[in-house]
Amino acid sequence: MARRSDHSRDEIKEMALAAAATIVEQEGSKKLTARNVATAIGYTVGTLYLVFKNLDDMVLHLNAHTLDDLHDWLQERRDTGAAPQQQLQALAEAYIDYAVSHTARWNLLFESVAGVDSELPDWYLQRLGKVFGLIEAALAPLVDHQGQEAIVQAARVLWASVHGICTLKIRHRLDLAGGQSTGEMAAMLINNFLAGFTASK
Amino acid sequence: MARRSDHSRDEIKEMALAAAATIVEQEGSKKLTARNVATAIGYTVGTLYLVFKNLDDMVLHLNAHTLDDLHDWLQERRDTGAAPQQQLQALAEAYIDYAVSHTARWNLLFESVAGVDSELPDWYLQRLGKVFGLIEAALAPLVDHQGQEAIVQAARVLWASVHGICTLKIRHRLDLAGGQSTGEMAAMLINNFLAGFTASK
DNA sequence: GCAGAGTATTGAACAATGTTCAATATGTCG
DNA sequence: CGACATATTGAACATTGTTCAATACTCTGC
Repeated sequence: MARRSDHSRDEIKEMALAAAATIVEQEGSKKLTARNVATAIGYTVGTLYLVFKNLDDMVLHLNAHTLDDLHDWLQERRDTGAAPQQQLQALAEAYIDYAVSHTARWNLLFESVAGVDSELPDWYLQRLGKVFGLIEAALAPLVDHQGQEAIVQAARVLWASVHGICTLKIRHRLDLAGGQSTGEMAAMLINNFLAGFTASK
Repeated sequence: MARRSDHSRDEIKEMALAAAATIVEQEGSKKLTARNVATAIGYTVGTLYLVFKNLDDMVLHLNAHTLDDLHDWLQERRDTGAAPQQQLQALAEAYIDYAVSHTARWNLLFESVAGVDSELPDWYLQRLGKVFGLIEAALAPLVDHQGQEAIVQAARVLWASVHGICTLKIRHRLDLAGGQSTGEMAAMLINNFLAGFTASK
C-alpha cells in the first residue's frame, strides 16, 4: 500500500494526468481506463476517485493540459516575422501537424462528452481562448480598417474551418477520389478567405 | 422465442437499424447498446451478432442511413432557383439545422471509431460523395472559368469548413465571449471564400 | 514509546457493457 | 412422421465506471 502523505492530492492529480497522457499517446484512448491510470501511478482506482469527480472529469483536465501543449506547439511554429497570410498558413499547418502526430490525444479534445449538454468550465474556456489568441494576433495586422470584433470573428471562423478540414481528413471522411492534402486545403481556405476579407472595407 | 424465418436477415438488419435510429434520437447514443436494440426488435443479442459483425459495424450502417437522410434533408432545403452564393448559404444553414435537430445521430457520424485507423468501405464513401455532390452542384455555376477539379476541391474545403463551425459550436468549443451565431459564421465564411475564389481567374 | 484518533488508501462488490458459442427450439424435406 | 439443418437463445466471460466499508498507516498527546 502506498503510504499516506507520500504525495499530496495535487501531486497525485498531476501524476495521474501525466500517466493518462502517456497511455493515450502510446496505447490509444481505448486503454485510458481508471484501472490503467491507477496502476501506472502506483495507486488503485479508489484514490483516483478521490482526486477526480469521475473519468470524464479526468479527461477534461487532461484536455486542459493538451490545450496548453497545443498552444505552445503553435506558438513555437508560428512565423511572427512573416506576412500575416504566411503566419496563418504556418499556424494551420502546425495545427494539422499536431493532430497528425498526437492523433489520439487531439481526438480526445473533441470526443469528450463533458460539455455536450452542459457548459464547459471557465478555466477550460480560458485555455481555448488562449489558442484563439494566436490566430487573432496573426490576423490583426490585416484588418486595421475593421473593428476588433471583426478580427475575433474572423479568427474563429478560420480556426473552426481549419479544424473542420483537419478532423474530416483524420477521420477519413475525405478519402474520396481526387482529394487534396490537408495543407493544400488549408491554403485554399486561407488564401480565398483572406482575399475576400481584406477586400471588404 | 421468435420463430425462425419470421424475418429474413435483411429484414432483421433493417429493423435493427430503425430501432437503433429511434434509440439514438430519443435516448442518446449512450443508450445505443446491443441489448437495447435487440429488445426493441423482439430478438436477443445473439441474433444481432448474426447480422452485424459487431456494434461498430452496426453503427457504420446506421451512419450510412443517416447520410442518406442528411442528403435528402439538404436536397429539400437547397434553393436551386437562387444565386449560387445563396444556395450555398442555404445548404450551410440546412446542414447546421440538421446537426442541431438531430444532434445525437449527427454526432454518431463522426464519433464512430470505424475508419479512424482503417479505411471506410466504398459503399460508405459513395454516400459521402453524394452529399458533396450537392455542394459541387451549387458551386459549379460560379467557376466555369476554372476546371472541374477546382469545383471539387472548393466544395470539400467549404463543406469541411462549415462542418468545423458546426461541430465546434455544438460541442461548446466556441462558447467564448463575443461569439456569433453559427449562421453568421457560415455567412462570413462563404461570402469571403467566394469573393476570393471567384476573383482568382 | 505507546495508545488512540483520524484519515489516506484499498480492493471487493455492483451494475452494465460487448462478444461468444453450446444448447435449444423450430421449420423443412424425404 | 422422423431426422436433419439452422435460426435463435441466453448464460457466461472479460472488462468497464463507480462506490464505500474495511484496513493500514501517521501523528498527536501523554
